[in-house]
Amino acid sequence: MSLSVKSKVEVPELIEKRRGQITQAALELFGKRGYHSTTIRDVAKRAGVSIGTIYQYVSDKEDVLYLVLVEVLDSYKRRIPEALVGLSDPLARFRGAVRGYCAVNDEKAAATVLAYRETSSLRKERRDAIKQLETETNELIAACIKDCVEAGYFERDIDVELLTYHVVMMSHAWALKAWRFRGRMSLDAYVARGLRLMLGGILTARGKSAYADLGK
Amino acid sequence: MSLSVKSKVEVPELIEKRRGQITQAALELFGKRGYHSTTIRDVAKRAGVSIGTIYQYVSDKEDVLYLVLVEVLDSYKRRIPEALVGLSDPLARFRGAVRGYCAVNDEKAAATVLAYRETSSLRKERRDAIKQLETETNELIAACIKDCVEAGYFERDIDVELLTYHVVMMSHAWALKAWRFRGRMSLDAYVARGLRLMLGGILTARGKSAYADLGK
Amino acid sequence: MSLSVKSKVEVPELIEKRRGQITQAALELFGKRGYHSTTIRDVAKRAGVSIGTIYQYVSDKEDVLYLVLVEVLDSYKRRIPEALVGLSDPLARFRGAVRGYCAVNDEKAAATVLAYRETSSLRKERRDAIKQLETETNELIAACIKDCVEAGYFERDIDVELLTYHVVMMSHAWALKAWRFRGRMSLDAYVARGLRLMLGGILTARGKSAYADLGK
Amino acid sequence: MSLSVKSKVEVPELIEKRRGQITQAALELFGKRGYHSTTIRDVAKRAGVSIGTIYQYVSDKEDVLYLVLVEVLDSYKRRIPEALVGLSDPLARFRGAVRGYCAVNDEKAAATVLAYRETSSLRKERRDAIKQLETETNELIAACIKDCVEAGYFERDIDVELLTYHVVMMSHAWALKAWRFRGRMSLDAYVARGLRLMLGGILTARGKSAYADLGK
DNA sequence: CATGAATGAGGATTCATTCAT
DNA sequence: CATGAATGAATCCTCATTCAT
Repeated sequence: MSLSVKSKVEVPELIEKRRGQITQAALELFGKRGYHSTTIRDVAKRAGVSIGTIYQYVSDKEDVLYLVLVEVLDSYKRRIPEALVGLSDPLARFRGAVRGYCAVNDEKAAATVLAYRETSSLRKERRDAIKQLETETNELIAACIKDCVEAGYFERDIDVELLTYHVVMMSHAWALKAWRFRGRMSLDAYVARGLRLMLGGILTARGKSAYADLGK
Repeated sequence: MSLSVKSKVEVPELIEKRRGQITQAALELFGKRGYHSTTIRDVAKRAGVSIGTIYQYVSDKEDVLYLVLVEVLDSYKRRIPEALVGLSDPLARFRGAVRGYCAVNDEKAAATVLAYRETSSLRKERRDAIKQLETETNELIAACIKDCVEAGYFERDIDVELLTYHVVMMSHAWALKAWRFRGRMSLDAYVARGLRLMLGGILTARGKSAYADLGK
Repeated sequence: MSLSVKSKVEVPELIEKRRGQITQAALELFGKRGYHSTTIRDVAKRAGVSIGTIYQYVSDKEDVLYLVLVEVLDSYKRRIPEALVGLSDPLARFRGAVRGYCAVNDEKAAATVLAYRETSSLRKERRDAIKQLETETNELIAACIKDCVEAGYFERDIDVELLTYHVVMMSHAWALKAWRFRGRMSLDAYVARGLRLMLGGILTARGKSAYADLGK
Repeated sequence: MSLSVKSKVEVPELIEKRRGQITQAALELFGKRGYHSTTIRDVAKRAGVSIGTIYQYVSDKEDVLYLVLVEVLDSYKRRIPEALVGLSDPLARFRGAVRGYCAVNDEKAAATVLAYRETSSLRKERRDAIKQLETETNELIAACIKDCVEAGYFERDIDVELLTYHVVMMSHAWALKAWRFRGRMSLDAYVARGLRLMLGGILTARGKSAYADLGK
């Protein structure tokens, strides 16, 4: 389909390696200067390859942007399950998911901002593919919320999707509006306070006591 | 200072009129195709003036973007007080402010998105000026929150700025992620549910009863 | 329609003038080095304008080729009527048309060769437009032939179109295969002998005597 | 001399085989898309060899074009003697030669057109070599004409070379201007009428009777 | 003041050719 | 001998900006 990025080179390991270099370089540059202001020449230089090599693995500049955004969104999606390893209590898992998601958005703030700014530079099909990846990530969080409802921690009547969205926006906000918060508080504090605000009207009695038990 | 936009024409009324045309045209085009993909030629054509005329009122393309963003952010700032006219109860005023802000972000969704995407295309000084305008808007909301605290509607220990931010993000989210919500619910419902979620853990007993009294 | 060449400049006189410069320069260069080996930069330099100016009057390099070929074919078409001025005898007119056509093909041999070589570099629609122009030129010659038949100079049963074509090919051959003939004989001799060959089996008795009367 | 195409491989059979593949593929592609629009990559793919392999047997792209054109012109030259096998009467041989030549130009119309269009893309020495091959082919036809003169079929005073050229152009015309004739008449009819036209004023009385005797 | 033709630096992309494996 | 990944010079084209009218 027209989603996939064409390569003139066939060897899979080579494709993976080179695209890794290119994507990494492009991510850094797009994040700093923006997609339009970054030239392919810049990307080539930073990736340590020639311009021609880039075009062996990609058909045009938009392909590079797409690879970058897919990589970013994918890494976000991978991150949440990692943050849940070893956690079994639904509330702990929910908090873990939120913390994990906020953490990636923090670590790769430039990438998060990039996704906001430049997804619209992709053609529709790919824009949709990116949205799909974002949706999948959100669903990991939504699942945690549902588990909390099942476990009797959250009120039955909450709008799962809306809550998911508030949580997601909270995470993105840390990256998007870093200049406001950074300095005023740590990411941990931001998450803690944000959760307290969000959960204030949602936790059941059981939920409240469980939340307190999470200790810090 | 280098913030202000230089004009070669002196007549103030003319400046106002022409810049109005230019800004309006640019807003529409930047919103649709993005800043980088829109040419000065496009703007001139849509504004109904010549390219040369644009450069009589502006010294470069970035100036146009700046004028557009200032106009957008300014209109947002003007909108909140308008939404508060006739309201005296702090809680009603808070809700009015939130509704008003969500409404502008809804009406001018493209402009909101534009502000997110292209503010970074401005040089630092102007980026800061834009942030300042945003901060001023936020403070209108923060003031409402403070009033609710003073009135004993909200708990004393809340983080005003953080709550402000959650409210702001909620408004922006409607524009930024329109594709998710639009269709699922009306803007009114979105605001109502969002507020309920946000206020759930914050309202004092008095606040709760007042909130219920807001009826509608 | 997609045949016409778009211009960003509106003033007709300017378009005419600039396109004249561009076309002239391009004709010379395309004729010498070929279309593909000539760069727009080369054309700009020789035309004495900037690259940007070329693109004000033309959308891409193919447009330039099209303008050149239309100009060439048009000038050929204009040339035949000129060669017939003052001639009334059908046979004299026929010979005049052939001579005239051979003469243009001789004067602008490079252009004739260019038309042969590069018409195929145009997209189909325009290729067809060029063919149409060629057909119109040929019809001027065909008309002369028909008049000779009417006048009883040529046998009634000749294939007008085929004879036209032989005459046309003869003219083109002078330009295409100049290296063979030039030096061996003058253009005049070439035409005279070619006509004698072609007409040998076609002239009626009346035609023969009329042909002899043409003197030289 | 710089005419010959250098090969890095020594084994003659291999050279022949590989160059055959390459030339064949290139002929098809050059004929369809033109020399400049065809890439070495395209040729390699169609020939079923790697790009590297091509450069083992050829030093640059021009070499490929040269090999193609030599092959084409050579095959044309071989074709005429084949068409004359078994024919002894000079007039029959002449007609056979013309028919044979028209037939190859018909079968390999794309190749004929290619020779017209791209010979000029060769450097002078090779252009001359190609012309030489064409001249040799023409001389096969010229020889037939001379024999007809010797046999008293054609008038003594005809310009052999000019007649040769008219015949050659007639053959080429079938390929170059296929769009005009194909559909209107068969190749056979084209040849028959063309010959009649050409020979009309040239045949002696003996020639006329002999021509009639050729039957069809 | 307004106009828009002219400019040319700058950027994306192609493709012949090389050379290490 | 065969391969095809890597290279980067070369080319087309865009567009912000200027300036003569």
